[in-house]
Amino acid sequence: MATAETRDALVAGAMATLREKGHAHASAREIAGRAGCNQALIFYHFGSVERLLLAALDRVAELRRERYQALVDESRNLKELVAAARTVFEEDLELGHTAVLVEMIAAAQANAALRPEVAERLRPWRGFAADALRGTPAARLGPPEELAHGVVAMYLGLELLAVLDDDPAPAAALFERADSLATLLDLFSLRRRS
Amino acid sequence: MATAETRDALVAGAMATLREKGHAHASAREIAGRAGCNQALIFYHFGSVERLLLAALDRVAELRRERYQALVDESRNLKELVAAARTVFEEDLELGHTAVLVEMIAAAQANAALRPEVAERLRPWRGFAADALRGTPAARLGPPEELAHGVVAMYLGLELLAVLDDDPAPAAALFERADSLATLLDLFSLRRRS
DNA sequence: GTCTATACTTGGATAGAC
DNA sequence: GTCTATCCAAGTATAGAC
Repeated sequence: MATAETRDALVAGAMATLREKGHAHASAREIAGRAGCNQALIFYHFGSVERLLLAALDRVAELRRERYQALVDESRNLKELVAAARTVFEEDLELGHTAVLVEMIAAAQANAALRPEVAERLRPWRGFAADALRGTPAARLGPPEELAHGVVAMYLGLELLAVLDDDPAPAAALFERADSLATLLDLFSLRRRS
Repeated sequence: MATAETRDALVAGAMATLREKGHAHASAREIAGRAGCNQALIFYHFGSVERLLLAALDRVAELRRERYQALVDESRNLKELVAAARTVFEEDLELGHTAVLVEMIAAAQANAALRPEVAERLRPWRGFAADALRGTPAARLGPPEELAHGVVAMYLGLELLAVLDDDPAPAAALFERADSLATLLDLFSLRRRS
């Protein structure tokens, strides 16, 4: 098989493994099994299991960015931005995209070597959130860069709890509250502008 | 040695190991080494490594609850409650108490058997947060139980990011914003009451 | 580029001596 | 109640054939 195809299959296998078995059980044998090839190929193509897992993290970021951008671009006010965030959250939860992210972040907590690698791959998301907040009434609450950190933290925390409790309802309730707040802020913003 | 002492040493060793090496490297041999006893004793006293790790999680909860309660009881308004939350967050980050929590939650993400065990041990914290919010102007934003879920999620998310970036500054900045907001809500609450 | 085979390591768990 | 010794499983990584 061509190099590119094998690499793609291994990355896809790594994503699936992280999602379904977690970082602890993301072994070379397990991943290769899903990719339908031999375990030794991981070391040939990526050098180590960890580097393959980081490649999987890159792939998830690629996959989601386009979708996120489209949803954010459609939003004309804070209320719609909250709705977009909710859609993204629920899609990621269902598709398990964030599970890949969460597993890698969790693994990095206790692995100093992995930490900067994962941190670097997380940075764009904070920038993305900051851009989305810029120019909205939410900027009234503080600098977008600061708020973006909170948005990312909340996103990760809600994901952790939703999986843990196997219950997306509490997160959904919070999105409802955020929606009400956003409506208020939008109105207040209009009044001050007119 | 007496049973109680050995068990305590093992639990302390498990806490230290989770904090410094993470769940992935919390092996029986590693923990027993820190406890200054033999690896086989873990199976004698706790049955399995996992059950010992859950005992460590229980221990952390015990240790922190008293401190949390004292700080919350001292708070007379929302602004002081935010300050208490910040103190707790920074203490836990420095002492590594939350690291134990985060490691277990992260491990539970991909381990269905562990999930309900960890979820059950997390529930009291949500109730605790809800009690703290009850009767404060924050209740204006929504039912305390719903908001408490958000507080716990934010707490976990901020912890994940603070460790990942090895930088507590962004979380500190958010606590400053929360302080301003709390001051506003406190004032608004006074006006409506008088 | 992909496979088989294997060396080496770590870790969970148990048996049995003390 | 604690230890030593050991079995067995799983995993990383490499060598070398094809």
